[in-house]
Amino acid sequence: MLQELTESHYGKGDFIFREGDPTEYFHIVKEGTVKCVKSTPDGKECTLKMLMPGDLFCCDASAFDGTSHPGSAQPMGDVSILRMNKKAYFDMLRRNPDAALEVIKFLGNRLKEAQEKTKDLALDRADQRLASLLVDLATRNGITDPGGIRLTVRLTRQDMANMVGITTETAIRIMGRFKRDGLVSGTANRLFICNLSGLKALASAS
Amino acid sequence: MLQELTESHYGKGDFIFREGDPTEYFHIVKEGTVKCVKSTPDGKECTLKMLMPGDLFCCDASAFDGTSHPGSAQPMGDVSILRMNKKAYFDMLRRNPDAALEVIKFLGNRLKEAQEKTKDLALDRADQRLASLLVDLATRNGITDPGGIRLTVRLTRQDMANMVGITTETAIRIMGRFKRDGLVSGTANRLFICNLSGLKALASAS
DNA sequence: AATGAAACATGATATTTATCATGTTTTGGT
DNA sequence: ACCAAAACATGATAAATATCATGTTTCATT
Repeated sequence: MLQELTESHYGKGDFIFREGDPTEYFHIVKEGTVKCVKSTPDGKECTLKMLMPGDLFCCDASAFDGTSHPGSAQPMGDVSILRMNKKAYFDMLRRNPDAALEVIKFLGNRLKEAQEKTKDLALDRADQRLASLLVDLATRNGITDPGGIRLTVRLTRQDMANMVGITTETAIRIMGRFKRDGLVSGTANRLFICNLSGLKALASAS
Repeated sequence: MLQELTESHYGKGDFIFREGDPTEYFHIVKEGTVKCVKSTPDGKECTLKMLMPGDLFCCDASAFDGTSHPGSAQPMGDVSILRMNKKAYFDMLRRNPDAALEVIKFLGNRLKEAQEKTKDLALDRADQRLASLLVDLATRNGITDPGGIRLTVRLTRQDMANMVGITTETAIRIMGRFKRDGLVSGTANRLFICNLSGLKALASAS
């Protein structure tokens, strides 16, 4: 089975696949971080999800019904990804019920996350969504360090803006406020979460 | 297998299950329309999805990992739903790879929809999101009728507001504008889409 | 037909966030 | 160390939407 997997490498600026491309493969992140992006004709972008090592992507419906990718996948820095031909993936799931159950579980979790995000976008303010994002990243990507939790992903204010549905300027202003309030420090290259519980409180403030 | 399914009926004001309840069953809508809702402590609501006959719900991760419902399910009017104990569901999927693949496909589609919604909330204006909702409902729920496409679900301005992340007042104002522009007519009890392509154009306007 | 509740409507105002413009700092590559 | 590009910063203004208040219409029930 495993011989069906091939490995590829990508760097900054590459596309793993583009929105609208036909779905040919099923993917797994091996190393690095991948972002799933949707964009509009006029150049606006929305980042749906950051994928970490071990995450599946493109294991969804488009792999089955022959349609095309609903969004693009881009590396955040250097990444390696594993790929399986969609037919092999399909056969593997048929033969291996446990794997199918794992995929169901994974997709169920992704769906839950997406719904949580929908709720945040619908009901929360910009600063709460940004705080929520930082809490999330600190938990998933942070390494403890003197001076706070350091994020291992390089994340510009623009990246953050795209992830929570605001403009770059608004992200910069809010991050400035967070910095003044001692919640965060640093910029993209070395971003620190200094007060995680403060951010948590903000994220869930009524 | 089918004997594992039990049928229940619900009416206006009932809850099929509430956010936070332990997940015990896997559900299918048999008749009527069900809404999936998330709410905040201070009474705000966000409707994630309207489920129609044939739709599965609660087939997701919470059924597997023993956690609780991430949102509530409420009927829009009278509904009947089919239910299967989660253990039976689990076993059924193990024994029946085709069923598991169907669930993967279904979840993949739900995920795609959720991501589309995320993009809309992040990048589109209120009137575009509302137009988009109406187009969607007309396609899924509409019956052609002299005077336009009539929606078979009773939908108040408040319901619409909760579905696209705006306030009731804003929904009323935008619907008023749509009515003046001849795009829609009527209110909750008899809501007509008079100009589907006009709404489509609005929904995807840059 | 009467009536209370829900739904719809609309105005005035406040708040949030986007937009546009411009300047400074940091970063990566030679 | 230098330089261009990217990232960060900030102000002024505009636009979108929420909030609050109040009134009208429609609906379901008796």
